[in-house]
Amino acid sequence: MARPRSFDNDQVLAAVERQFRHDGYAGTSLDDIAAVTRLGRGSLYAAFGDKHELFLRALGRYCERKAAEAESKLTGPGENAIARMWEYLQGNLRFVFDDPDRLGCMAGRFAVEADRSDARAAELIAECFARQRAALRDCLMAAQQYGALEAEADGDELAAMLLTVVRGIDVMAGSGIDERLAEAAFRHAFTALPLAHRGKQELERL
Amino acid sequence: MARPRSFDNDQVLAAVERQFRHDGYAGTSLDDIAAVTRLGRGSLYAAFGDKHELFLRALGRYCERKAAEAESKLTGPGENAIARMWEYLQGNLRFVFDDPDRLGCMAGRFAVEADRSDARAAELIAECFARQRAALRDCLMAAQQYGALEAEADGDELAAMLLTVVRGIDVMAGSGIDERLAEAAFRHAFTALPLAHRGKQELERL
DNA sequence: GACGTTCTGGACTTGATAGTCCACAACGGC
DNA sequence: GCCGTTGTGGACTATCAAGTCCAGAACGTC
Repeated sequence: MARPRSFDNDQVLAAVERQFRHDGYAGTSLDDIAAVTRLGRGSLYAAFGDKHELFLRALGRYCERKAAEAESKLTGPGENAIARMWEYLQGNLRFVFDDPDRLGCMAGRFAVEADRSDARAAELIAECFARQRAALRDCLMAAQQYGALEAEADGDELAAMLLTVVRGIDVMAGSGIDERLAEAAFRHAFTALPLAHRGKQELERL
Repeated sequence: MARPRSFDNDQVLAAVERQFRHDGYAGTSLDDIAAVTRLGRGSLYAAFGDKHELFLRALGRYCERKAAEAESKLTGPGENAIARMWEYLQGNLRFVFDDPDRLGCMAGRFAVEADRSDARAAELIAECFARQRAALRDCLMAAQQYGALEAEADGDELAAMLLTVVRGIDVMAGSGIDERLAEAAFRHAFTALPLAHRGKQELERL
């Protein structure tokens, strides 16, 4: 009927996401985007709208992916809830330090950088963090139910603490902190969890 | 002999700092800077050089101020070292949350946002964080000496942990986290310090 | 294979921004 | 009060980026 798309939406958005994460919003021009996607401006505008729309699409895709990842990695039984959290949070560290450019979390970056008048970006980021916090809290409460976490522990607060540390590590990584020191910092923060008997046993096995 | 300066360097840099913190590097134009300083472009270029030089001057001024603040607030005897750290870190929280715009730490912002090719900015930021960490470590070791912190505790790692949490709170604040939750997150992270007997007593008095 | 429709990419327009330059202003010394 | 020197600020230029537009390309259909 008509000429078909020569590109895959998702591949294009992946390239756009990389670009925005690498150079920031103001730092990437449409020429940069055209270069990394190998598309012309006309195609980009027809398919995605203007630069800001493209940014929101890329950010939304990232946030959805990361929130879904948290939910899938953290959901499970109380028996290994502590181990799941440990693995998940360690995965976040590796996400930063295994990247040669140490770009860190895109949501974290634009939580700091995005224009405060950009309500749509702020909403995407806030929802991403909220889902990650909720997944951590649910995992903490599963651990609590099982007897791995003290009964008086506040899951919401501890979830916020863990997520905060991971966000902080992104920033410190950006300033060139030593990877081992960052891992030690995370390890210490994790020990702030008031583990009950079963939780301590679980942690020792890691 | 000649016409005197009509402005004070430090006041101008203070206004420039505010502007860069508010809108970021790419987000502020020279017209913005001219507006907030009430100076013409010619004066700005003659006094400070180009935009990037002006940015480095403002960032350097901020970093020096914050590093010196950490050193002055944290230096002291072991008897109240835990209390000093608590006050200092709480001050960092208030620095974020008492600001209606919640701009957060300038060094943290540009640790994330700055072009990685900007070696001079990276150096200023890294040195700022290094001095803050060193001040925290020295304070922890004073506490240790006094018997407020367990003898086996690693001051470098714990200092990195505390600083990381504070940087993370900046990011979370930018995403609109509730202030009380952020304070709770900080409180929990602080309890990760392996306090010895005297330290626990000291903390209870706060 | 001609046609209609959608896709494509580069040329073009418009606005903004960084940096330069210069005519003039404001002082102190003589 | 004139002069040399330095500060001042706006006009000017050159560059660059965002967004528009259109001529042609690539399909399916008949």
